[in-house]
Amino acid sequence: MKLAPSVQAFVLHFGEMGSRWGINRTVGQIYALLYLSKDPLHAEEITDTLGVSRSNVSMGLKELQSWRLVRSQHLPGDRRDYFSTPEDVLEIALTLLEERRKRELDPTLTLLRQTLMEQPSDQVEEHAHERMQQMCDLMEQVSRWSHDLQELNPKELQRLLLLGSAVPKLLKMKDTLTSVGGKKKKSGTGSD
Amino acid sequence: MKLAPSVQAFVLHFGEMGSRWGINRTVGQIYALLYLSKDPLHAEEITDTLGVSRSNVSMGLKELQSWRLVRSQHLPGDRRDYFSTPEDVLEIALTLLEERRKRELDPTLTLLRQTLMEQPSDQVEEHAHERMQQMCDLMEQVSRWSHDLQELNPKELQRLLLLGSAVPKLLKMKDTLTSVGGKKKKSGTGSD
DNA sequence: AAGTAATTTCAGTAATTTCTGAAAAAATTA
DNA sequence: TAATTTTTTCAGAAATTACTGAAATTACTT
Repeated sequence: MKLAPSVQAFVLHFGEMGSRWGINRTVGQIYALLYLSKDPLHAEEITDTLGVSRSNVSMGLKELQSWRLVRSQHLPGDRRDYFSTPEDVLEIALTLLEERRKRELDPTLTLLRQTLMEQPSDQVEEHAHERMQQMCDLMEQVSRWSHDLQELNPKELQRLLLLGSAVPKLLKMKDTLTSVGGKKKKSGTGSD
Repeated sequence: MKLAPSVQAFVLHFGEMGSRWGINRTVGQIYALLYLSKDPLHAEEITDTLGVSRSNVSMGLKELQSWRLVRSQHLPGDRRDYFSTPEDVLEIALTLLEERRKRELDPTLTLLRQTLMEQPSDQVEEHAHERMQQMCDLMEQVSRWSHDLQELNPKELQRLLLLGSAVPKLLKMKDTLTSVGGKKKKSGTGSD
């Protein structure tokens, strides 16, 4: 398959960015190609288009499926697997967020929780544990955000995305409204 | 410097996670060591503790400084550079977020914007451009979130982090309050 | 300015990751 | 079941990335 110049450029770019994103060049290129393609592609087509080996494509597709960024399907009257990416970019972003949480955050969170069960045995270790506690708390909050985002429906998510820096304003607004009685800010009502 | 078992485990873990985070093992270990250390360390100390070469530590520190995750300072009466990480984990997280945006998002955003200036020349390219437009829009929103978070003061940021899934509730609350007049939801007032 | 301590650079080597081609396995059809 | 098509596996080759030691540079002291 001959690619239009802009498509070609995008595919190559994704390949190069791959290393920054924790995937290799071929995996990046395969994803880009599938993302831009109107119709699902079979492995042979990807192989020809990218000019890499069939086995490399096979491994790349496997990895992309493990990230849940690519799905396979069958077309009637054709024995081959056809591959495609989800349509909705928001869905894609959520998947990416969750997979990265699993791979980049969870293992560390597990180690930190384990470690923090133990008692520090001297001054140095005590300070280290305090630092680990801080990191653990933060990672848990970030992790929770990630989980919570997965629960939202597309409408809510889209709104939240558009909100951006307006969130603190919203918080101030809430403060103003919920403190009408004149209570000082300190009382701990906040969460539910 | 002999490390306490839990500190040792954390340092090694960071080293292994490094490859998932886009840094190498030594860089990960150096960061972990500095993060847990009560006092700033000089390069020789890091070299001895980690058992890697002095030059490797030098390169690692340089990279961590390019990420703005490590700072150097001088102690009176000592010619050596001393290195440390910022105290505040929230500040660290913001720095990380911004650097990752710069490295992982901005280059692609630049390419997409350039490409989308051009006119697609056929059907296939037209579909591809629609997909690129979707990705571009999403990346711009994410990028804006990242920028906006940088502006918040620590208090606001901490509140936002704790909020999590309560945000949609807050949005619903806002809707209820701002539509008291009885207007239908469609009118575009939202942003300022 | 000369001498010393600390740091950086960089060419070469080591280690790791990516990729390929061939063979095996799995899936489908006859 | 045998033949055919498609996919996966995997050992070794190629490419890339990480690391070291030696030399050069920089920063400081006398």
